[in-house]
Amino acid sequence: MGKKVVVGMSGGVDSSVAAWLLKEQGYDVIGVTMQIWQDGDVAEQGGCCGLSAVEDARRVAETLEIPYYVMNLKQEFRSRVIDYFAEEYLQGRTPNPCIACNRYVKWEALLARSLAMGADFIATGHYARIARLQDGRYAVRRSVTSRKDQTYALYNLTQHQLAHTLMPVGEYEKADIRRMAEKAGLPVAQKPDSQEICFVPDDDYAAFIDGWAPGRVPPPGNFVTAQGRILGRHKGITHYTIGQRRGLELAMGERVYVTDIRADADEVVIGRNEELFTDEVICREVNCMAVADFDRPMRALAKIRYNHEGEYCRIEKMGTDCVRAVFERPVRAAAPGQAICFYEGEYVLGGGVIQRQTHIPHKSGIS
RNA sequence: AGGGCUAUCGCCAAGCGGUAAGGCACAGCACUUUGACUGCUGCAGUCGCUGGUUCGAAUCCAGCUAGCCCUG
Repeated sequence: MGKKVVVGMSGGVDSSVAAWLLKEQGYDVIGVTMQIWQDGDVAEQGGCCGLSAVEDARRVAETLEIPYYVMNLKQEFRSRVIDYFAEEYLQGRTPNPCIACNRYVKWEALLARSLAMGADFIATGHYARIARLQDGRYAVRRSVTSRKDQTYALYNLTQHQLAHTLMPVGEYEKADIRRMAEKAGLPVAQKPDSQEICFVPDDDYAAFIDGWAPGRVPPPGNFVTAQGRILGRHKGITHYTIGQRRGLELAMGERVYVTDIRADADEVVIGRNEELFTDEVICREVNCMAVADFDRPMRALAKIRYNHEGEYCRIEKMGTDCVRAVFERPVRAAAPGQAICFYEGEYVLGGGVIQRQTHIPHKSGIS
């Protein structure tokens, strides 16, 4: 028997093919679906962590003739993902729950349990590759399908986690994955790609938080200009994020955006698009991946959101787990709470959580 | 209760006799395994009201109503 690997199966095509590929490669494969959220109320096709997932995943496991289990990780998911998500919004920040889910649920809880049951690795259907570098360190490497690359959401994994991870899907093009699913006779070959946050299926974050933290939701407040002029009332800071335009209901005659959120005053600052650019971002909770440390300044490509083409910057260490990124060209709407991921070529150097951005002084703000 | 000005989509605003621009807001869709951004589509059968002139009026005339300004 080969090495034992637990494959996190969401019921989608990617993780299903991941299981198939590993079995083909001779691994002793065990399929597992993480139960992370109340089922039922949430319709099918919930994000990467699907819920109605169980049914599809089980059928795939049967087709592949591999053992299949459902692991209850609701507790972990609730505390490390949902609570975190809600707390961040309550403070006027903009979290990325998928990254927290990866680090703490998939690669902490799931990995621990898998190792406990004798597995050597855990695997997922992410579009990314795991690489062992010259110096022995592990790093996530961009997927062959650059279009679907998911390395950004994986920057926070530890060396230990990476050492026990397999991501077979990252070696292929999306079209190949579908083709293999067909060839293998997997029942989910035609299943559409998922999206959105799995626990907020209707995409209404503010409403979700209202229900999750009743009584603690920030009250309505004022929309103000950077100079302090009141423009109108807003629904409460949890309804906004930096860079947002839609839903402000402010007919200013020109497009205006949220440029800052002052949680302490319940104020949402409004300004022009040009005011959203910054060339310096400070981030904390830095995780080092391809490099052991950021103690010496280095140039890297940085992504400040999942769908960001990336911009070059100079990384300077500011303290423990804290670095500053000085961009060669200003980046737009770097929101506190969002992740910044650094790359050197195809490898992830590391990343962190955006703490604050230093706005570039701009005299053309709305008055 | 003297004089002047203004009344066009939720907001701003073109139009100046020939059969209602545009911007913002809003809605839907697309894009997207985070938030955003972005793109596309839609959005006044009618121009404060009532009459009149004209082949034809939001555009000209009269009256009315409302708001603003100035003078008492």
